[in-house]
Amino acid sequence: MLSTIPVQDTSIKHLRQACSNCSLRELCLPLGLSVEEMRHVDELVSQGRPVKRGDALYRAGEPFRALFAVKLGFFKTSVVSEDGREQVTGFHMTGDLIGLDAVSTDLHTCDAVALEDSQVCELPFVEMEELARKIPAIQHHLYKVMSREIVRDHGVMLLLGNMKAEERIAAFLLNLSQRFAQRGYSASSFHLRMTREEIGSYLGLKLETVSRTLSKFQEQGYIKVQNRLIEIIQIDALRQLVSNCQG
Amino acid sequence: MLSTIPVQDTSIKHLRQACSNCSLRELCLPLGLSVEEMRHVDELVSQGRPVKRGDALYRAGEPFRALFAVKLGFFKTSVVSEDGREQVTGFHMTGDLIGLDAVSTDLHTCDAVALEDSQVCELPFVEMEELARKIPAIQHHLYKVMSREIVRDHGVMLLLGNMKAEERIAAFLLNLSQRFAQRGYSASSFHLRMTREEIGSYLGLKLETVSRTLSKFQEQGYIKVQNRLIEIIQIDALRQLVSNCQG
DNA sequence: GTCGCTCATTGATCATGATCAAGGCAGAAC
DNA sequence: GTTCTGCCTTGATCATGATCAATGAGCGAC
Repeated sequence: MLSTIPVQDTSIKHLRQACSNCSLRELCLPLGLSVEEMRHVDELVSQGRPVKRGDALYRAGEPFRALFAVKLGFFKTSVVSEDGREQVTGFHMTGDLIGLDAVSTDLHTCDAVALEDSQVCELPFVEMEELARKIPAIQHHLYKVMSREIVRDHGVMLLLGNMKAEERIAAFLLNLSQRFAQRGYSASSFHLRMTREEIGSYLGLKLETVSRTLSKFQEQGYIKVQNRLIEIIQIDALRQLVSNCQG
Repeated sequence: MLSTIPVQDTSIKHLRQACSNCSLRELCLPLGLSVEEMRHVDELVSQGRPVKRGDALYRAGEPFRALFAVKLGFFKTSVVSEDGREQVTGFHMTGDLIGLDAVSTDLHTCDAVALEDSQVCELPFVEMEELARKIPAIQHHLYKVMSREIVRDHGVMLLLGNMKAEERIAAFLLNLSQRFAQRGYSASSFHLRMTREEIGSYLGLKLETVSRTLSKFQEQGYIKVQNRLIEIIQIDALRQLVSNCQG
């Protein structure tokens, strides 16, 4: 349901406003809502709430009330197995929506921890559903966002199931690069917010392997590594590694 | 929105009827719809459509029209990487809903192939969304089903990222066992519908490793294997393997 | 500045699972 | 029945990445 209001400028202005309210890249930008509809969303979405580096936005087992949109900053989400091993399930940056897993049981099933000082918008889910009933575009979009998460997870499964260490690291760097670029940051030079161990957990590797592989890429001139600062020199070399993944 | 109709018996009868129409375990059973509401679902859901063993229900890249509920039979879903390597992303049996990944792009992102002669119900998604707007319970349930898929995928990521071969196989057998039991089949004795290679693809292992591990479990008296027939002898031994997963 | 802590790097060795290879079994086609 | 084919099993060897261990760099607290 695209905007039926003729004054496009106003519509867009409102949309921009709400989205800069909260940087709802994933939730708002592609929606094409009318001014009226946008106002409803505006009302629902809370103003940014700060989360300090190292703090948990939520933890597994806590009751589910709201989805969160990352307004600013960087999060990891992770599940913990019975014996306490952590599996990082994702890294999330500005505009990403997190907490979708909790809808299934009304309990959060993973931890979300800020990897730098961050801000989030809260999206109370019950109210979101109500709004979704009134505004089909929102209903549909929520389905889309959840579906996209499923597709993303399948990609990770492919990575974990089929790729070698080098291919995983290359894919990881390319993915980060692309996401930074989409947000207007440099695609070739960025700061890792996570430790080697967290990267390893996400990619199914030990931290030593992550470190060694990054060093190797540097030796080969693919990238430059300085602690957490990454500079990609030969992006095509990385791309070839990934597309060459022959198991 | 639970049924507000007093005649519970009728309601349940209708529900049973629609669900046996299609074995919509995942979609219908937990809904608590009214007679009226159930009729709407009834009208929407197509009668069973057969899919022969080996045939694809859909393939990656095909346009998305409908979700599918497995009415009878057994499916695998898999994504294929650029170079042609297959990663099985799931095995699906009676009552499971598949195709959720396709909502994100309006294209199917994986293949769904029947591993035995099967039957599915088609759930046209556009109409489902319409119905969801009228019946909040359906809207909510669809969100739940998608969320559950995300949680399931996170579980697989944990398995692929942290577990050793033996732990993966044990977890796989326990999962199958549980799902058969939920459907009224034996939890301790069942027939694998998939090849060793497909199991391996799902679990991130080579077929030889799958075979060896099953043989090893048999030697240890945990299970009995006869080709694709599995009998679980010491379920607790398998459970302990999984919960002991120390990476 | 020093101390103390976390995180990262690098080396040496080891173990797990992949790979290569040969053979066997079961079911379908004839 | 026989043959053919696809799937499975088992053995031998190899390679990747895990593990163990030591050192070093960065950074905040004081």
